[in-house]
Amino acid sequence: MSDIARRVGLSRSAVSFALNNENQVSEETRLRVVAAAAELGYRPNASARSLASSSTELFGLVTDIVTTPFAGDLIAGAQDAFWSKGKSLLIVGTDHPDRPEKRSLEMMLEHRVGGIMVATTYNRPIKVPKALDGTSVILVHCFDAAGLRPSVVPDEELGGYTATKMLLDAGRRSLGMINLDPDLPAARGRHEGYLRALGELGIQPRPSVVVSAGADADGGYEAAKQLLSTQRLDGLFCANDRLAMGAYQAAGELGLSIPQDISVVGFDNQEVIARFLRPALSTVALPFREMGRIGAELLMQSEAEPAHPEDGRPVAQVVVPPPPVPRASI
Amino acid sequence: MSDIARRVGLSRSAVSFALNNENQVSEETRLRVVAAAAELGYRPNASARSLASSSTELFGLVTDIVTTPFAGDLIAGAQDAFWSKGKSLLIVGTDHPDRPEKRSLEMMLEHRVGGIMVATTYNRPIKVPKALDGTSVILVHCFDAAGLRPSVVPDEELGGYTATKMLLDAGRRSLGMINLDPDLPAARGRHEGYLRALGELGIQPRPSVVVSAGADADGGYEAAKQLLSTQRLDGLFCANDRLAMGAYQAAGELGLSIPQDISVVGFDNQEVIARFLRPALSTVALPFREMGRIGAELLMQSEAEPAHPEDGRPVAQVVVPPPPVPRASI
DNA sequence: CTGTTAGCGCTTTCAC
DNA sequence: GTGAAAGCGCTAACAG
Repeated sequence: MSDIARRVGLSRSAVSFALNNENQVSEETRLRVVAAAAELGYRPNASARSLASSSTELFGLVTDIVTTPFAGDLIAGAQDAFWSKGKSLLIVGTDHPDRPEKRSLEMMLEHRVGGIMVATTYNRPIKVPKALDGTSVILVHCFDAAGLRPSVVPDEELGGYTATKMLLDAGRRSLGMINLDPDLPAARGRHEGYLRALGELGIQPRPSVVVSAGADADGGYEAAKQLLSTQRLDGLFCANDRLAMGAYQAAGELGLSIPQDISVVGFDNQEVIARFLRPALSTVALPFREMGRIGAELLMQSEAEPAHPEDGRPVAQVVVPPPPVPRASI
Repeated sequence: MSDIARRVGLSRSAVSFALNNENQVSEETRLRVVAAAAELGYRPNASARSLASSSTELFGLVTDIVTTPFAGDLIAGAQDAFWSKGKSLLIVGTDHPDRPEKRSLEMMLEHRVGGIMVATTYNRPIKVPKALDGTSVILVHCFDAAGLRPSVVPDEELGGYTATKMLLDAGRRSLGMINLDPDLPAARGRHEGYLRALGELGIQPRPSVVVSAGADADGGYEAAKQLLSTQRLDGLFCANDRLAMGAYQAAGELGLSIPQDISVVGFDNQEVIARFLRPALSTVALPFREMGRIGAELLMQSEAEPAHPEDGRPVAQVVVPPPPVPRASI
């Protein structure tokens, strides 16, 4: 900056003002300064800037999601939002977002991040490490077990409703459901949505056609095998795409063809699976990109008004609708 | 730090030395300082430190891999290596690592990163943006089209050999191969490995049993359908797991059961697919974790001796062996 | 082994 | 609209 100042015959502070678009410089000098900066190949030093202004352009993301195909969308959504405000993302991958290696949080705090986003692979309650007290935190795809931190989660109920509606709209009426572990918020919500959709058409829900299974293709296979060999169904809602993958297998072995004999809808929109299953799987997408975006915005917003988890104010809980992704399995 | 100094009755520099484990402090004072720091809840300010020492604890990762299931391993490997040296990772996701948004590189450079890792989803030549001249760069899972930058890539040839060997070891002798676009380094290398493995056993390679296909399940399906309905094969090497996914489908439709009638081996070890296909797919893993680790180490190493792309010194090209992952399809 | 003294590169009152 | 001056929190000679 001294070089630039000398070059244009101004003081360092004048240059600083010009470069930061402060309003107290004439447009003309601003232009001269910017030109000189470019010529000299000037690049601001983020550390110096953040030290002097005691502000930071860094935000943290702590997540286990980095191991999943969803990470991309989440990160992209968050990054876009941060960048549009000139902020950057410090990402740390961990197996347990609710108790990340102490070092990783420490590191973010040493960098004086403006806030931290905690994101999980599957929707669940987490307890926020207390090292984070006094720091703005937003939970994405998870929520605070203690109810003190804001979060953004998918609308599981609406998702279940949407999935079921896809089946119903295709004229299917005998709808089975292969659900996840019923303790999961995702399982509960999706099931409720399923019931609501049936209810709207006056269809009696039959508990016998709703089974729980392990979240994997194996579980889906077993559950579907059992379900389809004992019940006459023309539609099947699998609470995730991996489950549906197993169900395809089972349907095949039972001589049922999709979607002629039975329509199938999944959940998650896990591309590798949903797009390449044959027939391609209709599903409902988890809105990770959107959740990342919203989370980032809330975080930047709350940076101004720091966290007071104790003051009893109601914490925001943003619920994002999961969009349907129709393909060939219905 | 002043508070700590006052508390223990030392100068600020003494405290700095103590905290940084310099050898010029007595163990006793060091302990007193550390204790005081803990009591006062002292947390070093990364910006101040990096400004004063003109060193940085930040390294950058520019990648498109964040959208894939492999990201986790790559990031974990890199992160581990960096952390063990007290460095952190600034990650920026982009669709095109070889021409990332200008802003993202600019941001990393403003943070004075010690170096930048560029990683891609599939092995290919890239051109390093010239904004990076003068910065240490390591390419991971890709390599410099201009040949001036060091890189770490999988040993594709060895991988192809390993995959083929798995089939051979199971007694299979009529081995077909569904390859990727032959222009890709991965396709070339894996095919060479396939030929070498056959050659070692004196098996005549038959060009007619090697076909190229689009990299997806669709491509694998078409290719396998054609291959298996015109040739008698007892083993099939698919150059990636998605291809294998399609091949499973084709085999099923042709009444061939895996692994009784035909053994199948994939490549990539894409968990969602390989683990949940039935039977589970034997494959060869891309060593992302290892590549990330090595890349990080090379980067930290070259930080000391900055990049001189022009000086004609030979650039390192580390080749990492891809390990076999046997499952049930052989 | 300890303390003094200069900064690192930038922002930001506060006067002019 | 501009400049002088005082730091931000920390490191790193250097002299004791």
